[in-house]
Amino acid sequence: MPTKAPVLALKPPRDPATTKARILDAAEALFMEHGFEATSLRSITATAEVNLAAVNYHFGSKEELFEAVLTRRLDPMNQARVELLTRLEAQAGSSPLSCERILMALLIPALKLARDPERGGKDFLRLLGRAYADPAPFIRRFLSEQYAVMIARFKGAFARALPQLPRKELSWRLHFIMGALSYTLAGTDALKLIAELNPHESTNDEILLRRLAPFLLAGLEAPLPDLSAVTRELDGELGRTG
Amino acid sequence: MPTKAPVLALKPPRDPATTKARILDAAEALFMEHGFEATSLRSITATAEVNLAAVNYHFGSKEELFEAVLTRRLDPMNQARVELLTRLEAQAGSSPLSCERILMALLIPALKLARDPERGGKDFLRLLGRAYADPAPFIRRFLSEQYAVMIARFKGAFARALPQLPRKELSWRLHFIMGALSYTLAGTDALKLIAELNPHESTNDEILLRRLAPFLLAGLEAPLPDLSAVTRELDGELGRTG
DNA sequence: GTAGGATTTAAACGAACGTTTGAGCGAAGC
DNA sequence: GCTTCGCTCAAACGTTCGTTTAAATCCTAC
Repeated sequence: MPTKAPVLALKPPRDPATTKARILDAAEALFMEHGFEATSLRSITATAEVNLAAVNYHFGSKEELFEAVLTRRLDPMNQARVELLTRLEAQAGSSPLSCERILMALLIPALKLARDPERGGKDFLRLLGRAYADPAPFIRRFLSEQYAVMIARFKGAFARALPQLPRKELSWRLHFIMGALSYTLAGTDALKLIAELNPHESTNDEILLRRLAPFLLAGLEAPLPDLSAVTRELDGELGRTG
Repeated sequence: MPTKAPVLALKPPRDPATTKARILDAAEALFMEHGFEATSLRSITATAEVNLAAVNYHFGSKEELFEAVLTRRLDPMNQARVELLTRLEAQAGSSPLSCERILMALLIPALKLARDPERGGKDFLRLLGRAYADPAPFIRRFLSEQYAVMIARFKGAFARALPQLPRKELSWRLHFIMGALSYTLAGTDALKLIAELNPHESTNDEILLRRLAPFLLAGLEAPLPDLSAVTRELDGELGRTG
């Protein structure tokens, strides 16, 4: 009895390196659903059916796991964005690329990711949208590092397409674009909207390309702020005590 | 010695009902900075210089405290939005209100709140933007209840201003607007941008009214999605393996 | 001035958290 | 055949969390 009796325990053939992938998949889904802080390592390892210590063994810490979850998809997606932009520029030859095409280079790789359920699909984009709004310093630092190159590349392209738009204004509009995009992708509400408004439409591809793109494109090409009559008129509202 | 000797303890004159307000203020700032989950009641009560049990005594639970923090500012703000919209409609008489004015009715009350530091100011709007992206079910339920009336009111106004825009499309565009707005208000990045791009501009009022508003207005009035040549051309990109 | 309800206080509760430990296991390497 | 190394495992670590308790204190009204 006190000797070893490991006889009855038939163990499922051990996963060699799939443990990391199982953890990443489970973490992606759970981080997406509950956010970073509200997701425990115990729920992740239980979902992944691995030992609790596996996360710290393979990734070091919960924060590093989170970064690994993001990197796995974000890095290829941003790379695809830059590559597509470069390809379109090459196609255009010497003539400047239109805003619409540049915008498409930004949206299409995100869509390709979204419609590929085996590679994370919508779950990941929702997680990404959440991360965009997360206050945790390590998340903000990580994201701005991941995005810096891609954003700079696109800002240059947009600047060439919109030579009359001041750089300052362009920075703001790109910021608004990323805001509307991440909010839409993250949306719990967006999913509800999709269900309500598109009971039979194909996928959410339609929404992004055919609804968000025109909206963003028009915003990008909007006339410069000019302190219109309406603005001046309503400026007084700000002073009231109401 | 074992008897009471409470002599030396000179206590600062007790706050009668300011305890609740101190808690709300501290919670607002800390929830804004760290998010709901990452903020502990202990840090809140320490900041507010009240006893730990005060939160559960006055508010019942951490979740109810969070809702109280939101309600205190959100309720008046949304009410002000509806009131301003109603006032503008009355001014316009029988002629339909312009999109621009409706949009202003949405933005100006948010601005008034933002520039009033004694009433929460920017801290609260950042918190609100965060809450918009928070996955916690009780937060999502609370927000959609708080916003339902106001959003429906504005959707009706926009529908009258844009009679040619299908209702479905309008719903999406309102969603995008709220996304860009909350993202901008919540922005850790936005604050960085403000510092970088506007070293001497007055306040962030300028940003909202003069940069975001034209962007959103153009998006609202954008032409209907029409499967343009560019979209069709690039649709192929979605099928590739690359 | 004393009874009673409202509020504050210090202390503790049990639970859950991220992380660490050390023994155990399986498959190469010499 | 023994060692070594990568990996898994159960158990425990110490901490922190939201919440609760019961006594102490304040304020008001009788």
